[in-house]
Amino acid sequence: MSLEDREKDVLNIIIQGYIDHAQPIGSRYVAKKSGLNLSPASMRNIMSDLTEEGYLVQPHTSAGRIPTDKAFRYYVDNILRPGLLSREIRNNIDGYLNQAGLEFSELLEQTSKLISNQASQWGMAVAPSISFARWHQIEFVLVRPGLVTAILVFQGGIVQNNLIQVDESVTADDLVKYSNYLNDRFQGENLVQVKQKILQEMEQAEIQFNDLYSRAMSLVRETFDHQNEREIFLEGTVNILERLDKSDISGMKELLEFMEQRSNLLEILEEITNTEGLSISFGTEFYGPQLGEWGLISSPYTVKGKPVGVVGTIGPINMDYSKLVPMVDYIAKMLTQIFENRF
Amino acid sequence: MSLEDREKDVLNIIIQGYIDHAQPIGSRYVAKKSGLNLSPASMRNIMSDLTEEGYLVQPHTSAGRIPTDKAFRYYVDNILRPGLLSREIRNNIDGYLNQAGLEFSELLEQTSKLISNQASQWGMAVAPSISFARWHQIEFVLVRPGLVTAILVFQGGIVQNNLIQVDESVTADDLVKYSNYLNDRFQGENLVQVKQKILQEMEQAEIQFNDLYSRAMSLVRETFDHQNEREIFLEGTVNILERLDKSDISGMKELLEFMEQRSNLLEILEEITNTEGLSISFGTEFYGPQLGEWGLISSPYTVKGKPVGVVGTIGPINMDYSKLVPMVDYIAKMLTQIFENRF
DNA sequence: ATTGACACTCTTGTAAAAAGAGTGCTAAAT
DNA sequence: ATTTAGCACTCTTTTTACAAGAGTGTCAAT
Repeated sequence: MSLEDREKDVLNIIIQGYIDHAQPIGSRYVAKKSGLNLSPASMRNIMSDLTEEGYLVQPHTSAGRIPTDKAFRYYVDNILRPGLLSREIRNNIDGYLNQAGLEFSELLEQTSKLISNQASQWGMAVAPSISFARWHQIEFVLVRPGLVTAILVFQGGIVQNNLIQVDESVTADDLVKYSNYLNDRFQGENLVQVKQKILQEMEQAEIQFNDLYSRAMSLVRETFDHQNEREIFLEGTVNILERLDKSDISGMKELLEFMEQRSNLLEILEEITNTEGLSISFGTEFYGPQLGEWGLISSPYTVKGKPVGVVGTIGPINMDYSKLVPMVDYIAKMLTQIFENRF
Repeated sequence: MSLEDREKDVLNIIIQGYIDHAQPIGSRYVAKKSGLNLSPASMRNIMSDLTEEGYLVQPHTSAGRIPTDKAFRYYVDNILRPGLLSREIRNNIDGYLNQAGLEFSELLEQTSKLISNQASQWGMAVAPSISFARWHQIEFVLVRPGLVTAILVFQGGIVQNNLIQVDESVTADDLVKYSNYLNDRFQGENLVQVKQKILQEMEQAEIQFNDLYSRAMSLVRETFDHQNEREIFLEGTVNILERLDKSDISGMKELLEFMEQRSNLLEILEEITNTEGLSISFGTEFYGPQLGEWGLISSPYTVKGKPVGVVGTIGPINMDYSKLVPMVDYIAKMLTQIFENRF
């Protein structure tokens, strides 16, 4: 099922040409570009073979050929040799990331903007799931009788806060007790562990259900309930609009709709998070034929070797992979570095 | 400079027609719609006058006429009689707002989504400037030596937090002292007052510049520096894309670009915040001819009678004002109610 | 003051023709 | 056995021409 050398060359030229010109590629173009010194007629034969094998399609009889998903898959898996990032771009990235704030959601927002600018398409950054951050300290602040702000600070300085309605009888002193109690118990554990611990204890010993315990617990539970969503930063719709010919607005709408439903994206990205290193996927692969014309370059960033989040870029399937792949890769590595230093 | 009664009628019909059909309106259409029993030829005379006076334009000689900004301005100021909201829509809105979380940025995000859905165009909500919220309590959490999270809780439960780099020698005990000190001093004041107070004291008495004071102050200052931006929630790009004919994509791009630069929006909205009640403005008025085809309905919401934020909707200039105006108005009032209850 | 009638202008639609781009196939050349 | 020049063929794109349509402006008649 693998391709002959010549087929490979031709496919490469066609894909490259399609990336450059975003138009169907004809046999004459291929003949000129290739170093093979073959005539257009010969090229037509080869292209005919590639079409049969599902790597190319023709919009209509008398048009050139367009690479399919399969072709791009083959290209990124076997042909693509990512270029090197110019020092200039690297410096750009470094500078941009360094001047981003300490706040980590700010950092990720900046990152998605950075990517969208550099790539002139969508830039995307997914925050780590809070479930795996480690408990550092919880504080309760009594806003007014019956209303409490629960502030959970994780190691590394991530902060989550939630307003919680409580019984009016709860006093500031109570809250201090609660927080001391909880901080003692859960220091250094992540939310998954905390949850488990709570469930376990609830089962085994009803006797411990004193008032303090159950109240504190219910506060923590309330806090949990809001922490399920991961933040996704997505920037660059303008870039996309700018590049598009007015023709493919319809496909664009579908993609935007798809993206606005963050749950969709999350599903894909959860998968990618657990992939080793950079990956490239196409609309048909992760969604269906409606998104056939779109591609996604993404790479997880890690903390202590474990992938915790994803950065990436989404754009037309004929984007410039050789330029964008090393960029996404580099940015993911930089993020990893920053996160390693913080957590 | 005011219009004759008949001119007014005709203008109204044309604007209404343009809102309904989004197409140039011709004399025959006006003659049919008006109750005046005049012939198209007569209408043409009137329309000719209106054109001279700048209320109408023709895309080309043989097309109907399109209302100008000036016409819409006249319309919304003098002719428009906003309809009533149906009970159904009111219930929709109430339900939606009630199920939004307690967190106030969540509430505003929900609001912008609500508006964008109901209006099938952009929905927008601007959060109150944090500068006017009242200090309730500050907490410092030592994340690790040299890194502190400052958590500032305002009355009503708004929480702002910032990571701050400090000297490695600062201990958790120090932080407690700082926060006690600051909370004593600034309870109930808003950030503007706090800032003033700090500046004043710095001037008058160098003697008070003990270590505690200056350190605490520098923490607060760091905290301030990040609080200048107001949050803006903007939803519904998909809606807009869906409604547009492929023709006016270009104007669309400019608007999106304009909107992505939040500073632009803020400038406009600051102005609106201080306007009494609902207001309608057009692209040419707040930006320039490039945005001539867009309109903005907005209304501030208030706390204790003072406007603190804005909600609104942005869409084509020929949107259905009689439906959208009461909606925006109602939503602003609901928000006011919610905020009043909380602050 | 109003309007019917008509000429005029510009857009929209349709159809036919011409040009262009690229293919596939075949027969000849290597 | 490859390769390729040549040519017929197909489909799109562009051009041209023409007719239809929509709406205007104007003027003479009411």
